[in-house]
Amino acid sequence: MTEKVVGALEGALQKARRKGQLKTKAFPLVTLDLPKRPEWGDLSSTIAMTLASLEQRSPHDVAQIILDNMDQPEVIFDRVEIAPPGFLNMTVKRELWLKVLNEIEKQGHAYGRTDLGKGRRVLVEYVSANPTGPLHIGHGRGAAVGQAIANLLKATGHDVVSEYYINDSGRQIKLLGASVHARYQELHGRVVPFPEDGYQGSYIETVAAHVRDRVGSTLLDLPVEQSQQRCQELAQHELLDMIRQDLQSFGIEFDSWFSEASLLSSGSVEQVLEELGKRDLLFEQDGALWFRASAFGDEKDRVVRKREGEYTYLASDIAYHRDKLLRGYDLLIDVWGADHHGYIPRMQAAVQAYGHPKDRLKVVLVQMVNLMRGGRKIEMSKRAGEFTSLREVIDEVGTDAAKFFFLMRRSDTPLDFDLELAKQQSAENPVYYVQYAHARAASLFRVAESRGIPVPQPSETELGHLRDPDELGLIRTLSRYPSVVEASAAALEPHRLTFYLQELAALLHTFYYKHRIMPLISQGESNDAEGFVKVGGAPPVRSREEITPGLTAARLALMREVQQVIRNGLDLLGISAPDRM
RNA sequence: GCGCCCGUAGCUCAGUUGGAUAGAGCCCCAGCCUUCUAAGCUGGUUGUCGCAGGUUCGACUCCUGCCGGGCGCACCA
Repeated sequence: MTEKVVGALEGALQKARRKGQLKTKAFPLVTLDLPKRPEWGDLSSTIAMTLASLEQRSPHDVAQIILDNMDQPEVIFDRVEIAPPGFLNMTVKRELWLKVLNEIEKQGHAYGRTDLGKGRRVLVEYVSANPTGPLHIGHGRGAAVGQAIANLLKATGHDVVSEYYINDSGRQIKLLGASVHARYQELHGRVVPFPEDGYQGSYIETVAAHVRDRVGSTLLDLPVEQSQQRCQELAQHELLDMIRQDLQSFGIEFDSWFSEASLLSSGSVEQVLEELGKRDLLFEQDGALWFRASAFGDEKDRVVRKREGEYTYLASDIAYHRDKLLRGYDLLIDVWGADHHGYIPRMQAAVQAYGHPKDRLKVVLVQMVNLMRGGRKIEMSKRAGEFTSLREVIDEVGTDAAKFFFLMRRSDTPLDFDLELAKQQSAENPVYYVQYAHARAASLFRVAESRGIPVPQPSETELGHLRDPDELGLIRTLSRYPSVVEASAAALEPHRLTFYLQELAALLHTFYYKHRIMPLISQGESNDAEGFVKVGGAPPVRSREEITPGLTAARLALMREVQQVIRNGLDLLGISAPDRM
């Protein structure tokens, strides 16, 4: 439908150019807006205004030229008007709007999907939490955002792989080993000092107990180095399993798991340093080896090998991103905690060091989650090892509610997450609000079935019965869905889709309440149904609407496609669309 | 001090990448169940878009400078 309108405008532009009325060679892209006021029609274009400066004519003149050069506008439009300074306001014929429903029917699950990405290969890396403890709520937000972005990119024709980077090397993981080792010894009655900055959480004791169950006291006689190493391996394995399980419960699956340690054992890191060295991007200073990040816009150079000879995290991270690039991805997306934002320039420097434009790596930042309960903030202290785990949140509010809340705001702004609200089963809870819209439609179909009323597809019924503004409003909103998906994907901002779904759900609920879809089961009464329509502060005024079989069929077909779009949207967000609640 | 992000209704936040008279939810108030799920609906109040300039047909949106808040500035990850 929008294609037809855009086509009409573009056709007019071409024709005007052939006639010499317009001079611009490459016309800007014709885009359509949805006017806010009914007087502006139901689609508008600013093309005349953008073209005005190029043509050096007034916006109004350009608009007039476009208008005059349209071929048979009456086929598509009821009205086209020019509004100052040069808006083209169009009222599209109702029959064309109705065809949107046929389009959704035809595409079904694929409605909203496009091939704009042209199969570009994208790697989305997210969560990537250290296997040193259970996932906390912040990781949950990152997981929801990462998954939604991956889904959105898939839906827009990208070839997407999702990956989890396991930091199974370096200081933190050693500290894990040392912490578990200390607790392990305590379990055997030894009094040992707990490592400074060690992991305090009580789960460490649990893990230590599992180590003991598994190996008994055999580690006690080994050299400290060795027994710590063993503790680390066992603990890391167990914690990674736990993370996998938590993610599974959260409905998240990764295509690929990538180990940092493998980069070191395979010699990748050394190779990277060699390559960078050859390009004169490394230098030694104060006994350490530095990467010339400042040559690519970072504010300073960065150490890749410490004075003691150990590689820094950055070294393996460069190797990791090099590996991703070598695997042939056109675009790398990293989802990071916002506290790592200072790290972006040096990572993009690494990408550039390998000869790629810096925006081949895009970093999506995820801000922290403030957990609330009934409006009061729950204090968390990671230092003391007390933080709310994702598991607890899933158990309390469910995965759908958690995901929806995580996706309600732009990811780079802090999020207040109220557990009480997320559990609440009412209109105040946006998750239920949207899901209920889907369930409500399903319920309608069940009732129809029980009454022997068919629920037709749009193609199987006369849609011409749909003439109420509420029906057309619903259809117009449905027609927007593909562009919402496209914009969300392009901006890597899933929350836009979340907002759209709330809007669409609201329209469905309103429609449901204002209008009857099936006739009342009347005791000898007519098909006239009562709906509440006009109000003005006073109690609702009842008005009558004749519910004919044709109208019922058309409305059921409409509901079918509204439900389809809600389902498609929730699906992209990784949230279920229940038929019954 | 330098860098990044943010500042929109009492609160929490959107704002279609520069469009027309800036929106939604919550809160508060008043209503709506003999209705296809009230897990719902209807109506009502709210704005110097942090401040000051600039760019242009047009700025919440872009640029500059301030003010205020958050985060980062490791041979940690």
